[in-house]
Amino acid sequence: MTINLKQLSKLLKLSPTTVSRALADYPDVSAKTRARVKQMAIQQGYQPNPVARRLQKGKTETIGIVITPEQNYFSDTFFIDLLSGISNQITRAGYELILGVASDEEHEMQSMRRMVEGKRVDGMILTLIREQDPRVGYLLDRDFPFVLYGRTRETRPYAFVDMDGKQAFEKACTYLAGLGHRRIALLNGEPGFMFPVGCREGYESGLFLSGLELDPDLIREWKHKDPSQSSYRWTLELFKNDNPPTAILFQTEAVNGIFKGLDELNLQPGKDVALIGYDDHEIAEIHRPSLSVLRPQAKEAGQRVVNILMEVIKGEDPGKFQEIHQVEMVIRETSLPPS
Amino acid sequence: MTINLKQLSKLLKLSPTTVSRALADYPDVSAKTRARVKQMAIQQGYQPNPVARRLQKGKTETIGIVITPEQNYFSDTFFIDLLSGISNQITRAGYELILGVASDEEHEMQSMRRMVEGKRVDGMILTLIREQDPRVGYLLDRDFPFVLYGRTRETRPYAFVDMDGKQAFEKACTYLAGLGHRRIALLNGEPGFMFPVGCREGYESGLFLSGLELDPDLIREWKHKDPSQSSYRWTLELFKNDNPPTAILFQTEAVNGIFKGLDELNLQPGKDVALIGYDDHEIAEIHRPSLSVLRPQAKEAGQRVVNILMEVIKGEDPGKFQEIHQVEMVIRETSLPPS
DNA sequence: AACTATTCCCAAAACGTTTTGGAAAAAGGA
DNA sequence: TCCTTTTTCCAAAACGTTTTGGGAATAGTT
Repeated sequence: MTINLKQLSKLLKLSPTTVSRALADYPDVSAKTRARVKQMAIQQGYQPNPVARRLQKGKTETIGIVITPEQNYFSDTFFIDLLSGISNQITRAGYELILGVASDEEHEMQSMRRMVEGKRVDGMILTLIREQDPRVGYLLDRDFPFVLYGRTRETRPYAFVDMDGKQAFEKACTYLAGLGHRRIALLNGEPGFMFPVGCREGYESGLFLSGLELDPDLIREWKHKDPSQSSYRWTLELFKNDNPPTAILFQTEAVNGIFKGLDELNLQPGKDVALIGYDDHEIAEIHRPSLSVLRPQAKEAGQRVVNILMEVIKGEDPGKFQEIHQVEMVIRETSLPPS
Repeated sequence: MTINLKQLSKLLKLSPTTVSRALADYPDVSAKTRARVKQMAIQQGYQPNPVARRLQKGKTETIGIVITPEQNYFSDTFFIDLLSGISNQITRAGYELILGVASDEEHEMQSMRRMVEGKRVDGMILTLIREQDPRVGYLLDRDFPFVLYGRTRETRPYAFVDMDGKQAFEKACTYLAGLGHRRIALLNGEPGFMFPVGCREGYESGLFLSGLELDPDLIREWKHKDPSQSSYRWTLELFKNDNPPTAILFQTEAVNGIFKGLDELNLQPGKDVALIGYDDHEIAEIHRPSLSVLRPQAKEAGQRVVNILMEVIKGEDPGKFQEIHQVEMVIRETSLPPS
């Protein structure tokens, strides 16, 4: 059950060295003894003590991530899928994922520093990236391996995996325009974070490509603290407009507020106002009419993040790993032509 | 930055032994040198290498948890709060939380075995407990420290922290009966899991205390795979009843399906049908009328789980730690008398 | 002064691996 | 047969702590 290397080697009448090397498939141990060693190891349920291995190897075989659940995150499937992809891939590599939960930016940084300066991890994964993100500078200064899910404003090269929010919103916008929509509104994420930047670019580019003019009255941001409340209020305001929109683009986090606002205005989603959300969500599919969405492949992205991080830990140049993934559009029932 | 004990002791012209003992506040090092050591340690940013310490101490200083996000979990605030409480307390103890993400029961077990048999953790935290839960037997057989968030059917003593679902549902049920409701329905969690058991008991007891009769037609379970879909269908069926309910008790996971069903039936939540959900949820507060809920103190529970686990790891008898926490009822707008 | 107690410090061992640097035995070549 | 190469194994060191088991000084007692 809890046999160690020395005991195992005694059983085999071999030195610990040879047993260790046999199990690691070194060529300087004969095929015969290697087989014998491996069989005995399995029979005895031997597993090398990871702590001892880590000490010797000078690696923690551990990856760190800090989440800040106050900032909505969990309501849509995106983050769960991302985490799932990350975790699976880390396990496959024989590594461990250690999790920090922070209530705000300050604790987020604190939790990360504990991991990094306390030599508790070999690399960090960062999510929910801000335009100016002190975490990135911190890690770059220390030459500590990390990968971003997302991007930030930083001139030094760093590794990231990001979704092509721009392309996604451009696609959604031109799609709606192609259906005949002329007044398309955007409810975007909170400024300061990076992901709304691409969404906005895509939105503007989509309007331009469709020959539509940008109307600042049709753009607003929801707040991370209460996505529903802020989006609800905005929806009400939006339709006080003399020339209200016939379609809305938004991040799905805000769906409850928008649905509620429309309901109050006696507007039916999909029928009176076309809707496309960014990120999939349980409610998107269940709702009638079901919500059309832009669906990032979060699980795959999570796996890539880990694979890249492993390379960076090995010493590869982080600048080589900058991936932007395409986002799929799932047309359901809320993306009809204007009535 | 990355100074170690030997280097630090050289700087201080002391032996590593003394430095180590000074930092650990052993009485056999003079107050003067202890102060000197501590000051230098801070100045040099010395932090003991956790891996080396773990090897020597024979402890991993690590706690494991495995989550199965497919099973809805994340939509309400409960699990996030629980995780948050767990994480904070673990950090405070200088421990680490390692996270496994599993897609089903089999992988859940597999992930746990890796942690336990691979000597990667000192203790496990279990959530989403089933009536017959193989994880509990597995850990008990090995005498491995663990704490349940929830309970299971097991005769051997084990440590747990659970919410008093029975008391909660009883309270909600008698509250509604006190308002004059005579037909109270229950949409309960999936059989096989433990938490619906208490909910049902409380519901039945609440009916009994209020002098109401139990009608099997008013009880049904939603499915973990798709809480919204199953609860939606049930809601529709429920009101085909000759004598439909005027109130519904349910777990908040199912809120979307119920809202959708009621909407389709042109019944207004709170007005035509009283509703009380178990667990708080973003939508519960934002919805108009806002949803009355039973709110477990998940963060506090998470902290208790960790504190208890630390005791069990120290060798305390797990049977001593069996806590059942009261659940608060938050009356909002969906719990009015019948019209 | 001689003995005992107390205070303060340290050398060496231990935790369980992997890596380093050979050494002995077997095989191959002349 | 003798020398060289290859194969196969292992003893010892190392990773960075903490713990064990004293030992040398100092202080206290008689």
